[in-house]
Amino acid sequence: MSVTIKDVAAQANVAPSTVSRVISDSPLISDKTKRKVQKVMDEMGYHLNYNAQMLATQSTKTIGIIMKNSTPESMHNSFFPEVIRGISALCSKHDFSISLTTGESEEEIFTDTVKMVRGKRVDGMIVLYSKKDDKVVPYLIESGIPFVVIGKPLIESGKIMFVDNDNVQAAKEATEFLLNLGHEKIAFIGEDEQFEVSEARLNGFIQAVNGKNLDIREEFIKNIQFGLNHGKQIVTELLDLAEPPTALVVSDDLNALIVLTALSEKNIKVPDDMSMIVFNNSVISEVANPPLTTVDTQIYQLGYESANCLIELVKDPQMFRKSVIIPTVIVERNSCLPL
Amino acid sequence: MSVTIKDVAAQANVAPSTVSRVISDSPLISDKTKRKVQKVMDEMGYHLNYNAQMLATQSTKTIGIIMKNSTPESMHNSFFPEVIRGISALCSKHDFSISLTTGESEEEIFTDTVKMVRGKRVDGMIVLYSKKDDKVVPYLIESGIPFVVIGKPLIESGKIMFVDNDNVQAAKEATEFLLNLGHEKIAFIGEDEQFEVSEARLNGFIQAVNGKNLDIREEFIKNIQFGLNHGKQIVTELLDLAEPPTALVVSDDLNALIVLTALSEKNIKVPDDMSMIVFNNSVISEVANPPLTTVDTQIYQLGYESANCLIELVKDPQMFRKSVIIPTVIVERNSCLPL
DNA sequence: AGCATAAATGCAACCGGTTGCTTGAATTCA
DNA sequence: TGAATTCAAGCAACCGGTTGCATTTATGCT
Repeated sequence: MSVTIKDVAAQANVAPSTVSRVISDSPLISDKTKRKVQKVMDEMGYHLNYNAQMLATQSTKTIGIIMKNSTPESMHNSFFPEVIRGISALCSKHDFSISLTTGESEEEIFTDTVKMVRGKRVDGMIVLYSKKDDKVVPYLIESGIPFVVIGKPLIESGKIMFVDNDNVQAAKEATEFLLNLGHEKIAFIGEDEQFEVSEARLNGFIQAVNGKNLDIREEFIKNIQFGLNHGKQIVTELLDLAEPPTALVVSDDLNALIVLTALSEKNIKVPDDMSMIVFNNSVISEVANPPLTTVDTQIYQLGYESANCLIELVKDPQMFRKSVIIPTVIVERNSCLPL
Repeated sequence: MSVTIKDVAAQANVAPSTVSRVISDSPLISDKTKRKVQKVMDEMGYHLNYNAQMLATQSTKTIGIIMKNSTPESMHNSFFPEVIRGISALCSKHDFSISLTTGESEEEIFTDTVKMVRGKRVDGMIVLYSKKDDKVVPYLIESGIPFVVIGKPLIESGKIMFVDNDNVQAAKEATEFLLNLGHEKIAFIGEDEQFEVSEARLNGFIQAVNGKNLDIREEFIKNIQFGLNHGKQIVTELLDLAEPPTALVVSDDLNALIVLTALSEKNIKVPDDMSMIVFNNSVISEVANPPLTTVDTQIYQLGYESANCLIELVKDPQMFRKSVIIPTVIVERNSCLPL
């Protein structure tokens, strides 16, 4: 095969252990020897075999990423690429690798997780979601592997490290933004309610509305779960109401696009006839027509911090289970107008 | 640590090699012994250590994915998640893992690649792009590792396995689609021209226009390279022409959204005042306003097939270097009208 | 029954590193 | 100068599997 530590050792007239220590820049080795061995390594084109190192050190310098199920819809929103970008950035710094689950269904993803953990393929895991009736997080707890959740864990949240926005607060602020523009009939369009984030945002919405002593209207609370047509249907339902809303809080930017299209088909102009504030501040909200006022959840930071926490935890498994809240900011564009 | 093959062997009164063979379901082992060992494994909660297996077998069952640089722009288009989905699907079937490059810059990504390859972290690689002055592909060739490129390699394409659309043909068909609607003044809006795909699509566009004996107008050929404002500028330039185009071919769906917004700001209606055909058929084109007629490049299939080819190649490194062309189809929506 | 042959299991080396402990060399100090 | 101490390098076991070959056990055949 390729050149090993032993080949280098033989060539340089030292022991393999010495070569190993040169590689790790151990203080036990004199500079003279280091230079000598380094020279031989260069000449022979030596490169460390990570698998061997992993086996010997029992550490993989790899973090596993657990995705939510990989249906086209769940992948297509911009969350995934952006969070990966953040995680990558930190991993790159610490020379960690990233390994992805490959399963499509929840069941497959669970199996992938078990394989990663029990197969010792990763040092820690990042879970990209928090949802009801999830088997993965309980399994991770039981397994004892370091992990962090992006989103707020629904169980034992005190013992689990997580990185999240304050989604309740963020949704409250978004709603208040509309309220302060004079809107009183505001509808909330969420996404799949089994995810914690949806519920939190809905709660924030409700808090804001209650805060102004306005009634919560059941018919103003909707979830887009099944793509374009479902989105159109929901918009239709809202517009057909005796008192249709004058403003919308939309929890997801891709859904916002759907809503925008549906509104346009009904000849409702944003922001003139309808104000909208959305979440995530992906490029989509920037390039939409009109550009959308949005709550920037700083997805990149979410990824970056989660990797940061995880790597700390991997290095010191006893560490205090902290949680990090990434602040959100409203970035104003052209989708909101005073009533 | 955890339970090893030796622990199981001791408990079951067999040799470690026997346990190993039970795991791989070797025909050398009698059913009786298999059952006995299996039982002990279950009782003890044994799980294979992949690192050890990797080291012993010199195979990682992992494929590395080389991204183009991970700027927000390059990640945000829907190509990345969708191609990953396709790759994942196949990897999942064959029990392969996926490892991602983490670097942000081209330089870092090159380093990541070298680490993966020389560090024996992967059995093969998929390169998600084909571009000019790329160092990665030449390195992969030199290293001898199995790899496949998504896109058409610019060097030694006969010796490299690749999976691609026929982008020339696809762009030609897209343009002809507009020509057949009676449009004669058609502009082409591409993306970063250092990528092979952009050039191919431009060529297809030119072929189609030439095919109708129409002149190629230099001023009808544009590239959006720097996001929203650049996109708006380009649209302005096109509209300010003495003879502005009546139809557009836009090479990327996110850019299409930008164009759509820019047109709308100029009060140009799609499709009434301007027809548009775009590429990629991501959700974006589906939910845009209006829904966009698009060339479906079947990104998922691109990913799926590339993984398929790669795994074949890993299993038989001598195999013929085939290349796979994924057919494209035009899916008609509401962004084109006869002149 | 006796021997050839086939089937099942064990032995031990190997994959390519790491690391605690020991030994040998160099330096310090009295 | 010799003993004590420090510094550098080597030895060998280990990480947890795999696999070619040797050995034992079971089966077939005359």
